[in-house]
Parts: sequence; C-alpha cells; structure tokens
Amino acid sequence: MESVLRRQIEAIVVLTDEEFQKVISYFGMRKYKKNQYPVQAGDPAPNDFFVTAGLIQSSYTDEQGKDHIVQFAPENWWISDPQSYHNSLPATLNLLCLEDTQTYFISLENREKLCADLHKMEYFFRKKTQAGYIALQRRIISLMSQSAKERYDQFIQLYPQLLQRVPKALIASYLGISRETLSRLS
Amino acid sequence: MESVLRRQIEAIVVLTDEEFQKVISYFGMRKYKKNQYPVQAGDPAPNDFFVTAGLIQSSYTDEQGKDHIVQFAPENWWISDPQSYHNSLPATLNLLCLEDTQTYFISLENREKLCADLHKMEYFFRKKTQAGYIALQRRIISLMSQSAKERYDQFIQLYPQLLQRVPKALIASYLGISRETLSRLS
DNA sequence: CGCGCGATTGAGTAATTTCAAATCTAGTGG
DNA sequence: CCACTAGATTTGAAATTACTCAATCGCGCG
Repeated sequence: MESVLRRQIEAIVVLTDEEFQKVISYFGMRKYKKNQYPVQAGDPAPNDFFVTAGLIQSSYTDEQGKDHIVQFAPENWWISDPQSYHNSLPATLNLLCLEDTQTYFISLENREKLCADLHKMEYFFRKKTQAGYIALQRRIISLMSQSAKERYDQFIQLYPQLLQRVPKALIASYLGISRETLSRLS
Repeated sequence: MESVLRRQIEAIVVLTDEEFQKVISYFGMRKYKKNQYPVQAGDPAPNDFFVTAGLIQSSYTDEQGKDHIVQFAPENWWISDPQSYHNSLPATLNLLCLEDTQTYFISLENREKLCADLHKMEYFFRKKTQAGYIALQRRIISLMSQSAKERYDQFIQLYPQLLQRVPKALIASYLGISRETLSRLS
C-alpha cells in the first residue's frame, strides 16, 4: 500500500528508493472502520491524510445543525481540515470514513521537516496545493454559474465512480442542494 | 513600490538585500489604466500579478453571457487565472483593472526558476498557495451554508475598504447574488 | 416477515431572480 | 452655477427555483 503513495508522489517528482524510504519515514499509517472519525470538529486536527483504500468525507456543520460536504476523498486523494491543520487550530470540519479505510498521514511538523529535508517534496506539495487551489476555484465558479442540474451532471462526468459508492443525500450536500431536489433532477 | 512586494514576501520569509535583488530580477513591472485588461479570456495568461497600487478583478463569463466575479485584488494581493497560468492554457477568466493599477508580475517559467534558485521563495509560494486554498474552502462553505444577507455581512466584515471602492453590482456578483437582491438587503 | 436506510413524491412555502421602470449621484460642459 | 448625461442603485411585481415537511416507496438483510 506504500506503493500507492509512491505512485502518487512520482506522478510529480521522481524518487530513488532511498528517497522514498526517507519520505515514508515521516508518515504514519492508520486504518479506520466505516463510520469512524479521523477528525472531529473541536478536536485538534494534526494530520493530513492520504487515502490508499476506502473513502473519507469532510463536512461542515453550520449553526442550524445542517451538514455540508466539503470533499470526498477516495483512493489517491488527500484530505484534511486545512485551516485547522496548517494553523494548528481546533478542527471546524469533521472527517468521516464512509467505508473501511486505510490512510497514510503526516503531521504538520513532519511535513515541514520533510520539505526542508527533501527539496523535491516541497516541490511536490507546492504543485499539489496549486492543483487543489485550481479545483476549488472551479468549484466556486460552478456554484455561482450553474444550476443544480448542471452541477449534478458535471459531478457525474467528473466522479462517476463515486455515484456508486456514496448515498445520493451526501452528493446533494456536496453540490449544495437538498436531497429532494437532487432526487427530482431527471 | 518594490518595497510593497518585499514587505509581502518578508511577512513569510526574511531576505537579505541581495536575495531580494535576485527575487525582483525575475519579476516585471507594469502599470495599467482603469478598464484595461491584464488578461482576456481566450488569450494566453502567462503572468501572475502582484498588485502594489490600484485594484484588479478576475471574472468568469458563463454561456449565457453572465459575469461572475471570482476575486478582487487590491494592493498587496496576488491575482491571475490560475488554471491557465499554471497549465499554460488559454485564459478562461478576464482580469480587469477597476482603477489605475501598478503591478509586479512573474511568468510561470520565471517562477519555477526562482523557486529552484532560491529555496526560500519556493517556501513562500507554498505557504501563499496554502493560505489561498484555505480561503477558497471557506468561501465554498460560505456559499453553501449562508444566506445572501449573511454572506454580504461577512463580506463587509472582511473587506470594509472594498465597499467604498467597488460598485455594489460587482460585490453582488462576487457573492453569487443579483444586484437587485443585494440592494434589498438592509 | 419486518426493520431500517435510502430514495422518491406531493404540496405548500421561502428565497431569489428577472424584467422593467424610477431614482439617485457625480462629473462635465456651457 | 446649472443643466445634462452616464453610471449606479433602488423599487415593484411576477415568475422561477429550490427548500421544507410529511408521507410513501423500495429493497437488502437478519
């Protein structure tokens, strides 16, 4: 399963075996059962997770108690509460496993050490965050310019595999619409 | 005006005078008049702009011809079409100067050279992009969980100075609501 | 068989949009 | 100093979109 992480990194920077051993030494590995919470709002959120198997979601619970899905992270995705993680603040999001899940995780401290230690990894994280930034900007534009149906159709195009794995109510929440409205989209 | 850029960078990494001279050598400087377009959709978008004076907005024009403001960049802000910039693709956004504006800009090629040349600057850009990612995630949560009025109130809290400088119709567009609706929020 | 979860359907309601018209305001030239 | 204009903002009224609440349906599993 380390190989999944290695493949992810080597899509951006090539590593020698020794370098990858160094990289992996900064990570921890942890498995979760379905319905476990890797991070709970209010608690510390010291880790950024790379999912090698299973599925995690992050969500925000608003003042009215309504849940809003921020992200789904199946295999090969990274997930955290970035605000809490990067600023060492209590979590504002919940991370919840929607399936039995295996993760490699890295603390902020170790991430910084790793970046200082191996310049390639600083490049990797810079590129990865850039790509994430672009994706979020596209999502904002989508929320502002597209109807519920258009957003749903786009979601199907982008993440067909998630349709099978995630209850529609959660997809609706991710898209910013009610489960009933999503159900009525033909 | 270089000093504005230097202050921005030194909020994150400390530079010697020689290091800053090296940094600035990778940037260009350019002034724009109000209503000029530093980037136009369809054209190349080879530069990331740091605004030292004035105000630039980025916006997306949808299929119905409706404009959606993605970002405002007053002094001390960075702005670009990140998707086009980082992937060397034709612009999908427009950057428009809302005031006479002075910028320092850097091409993707120079940014990469600078990061390779001066490790501190790779750190700077990594941290900067991280902060941007967090801000966008907060904006997504805001769009999904808050009413028009709540978003407007939050905008006033976050950017009181922009209220004076930007027409309400553009703020409405940034918030994802119509100008009429914003006008009706007391 | 019956439970429980997820998905659907119906009806009424709330928020926001659209289109149109009116009003306000700052800057300009006479 | 005033009239005028262009841009910005506000207001009104109808239409649309999506939400909420409630009830029903479907189905896999013990």
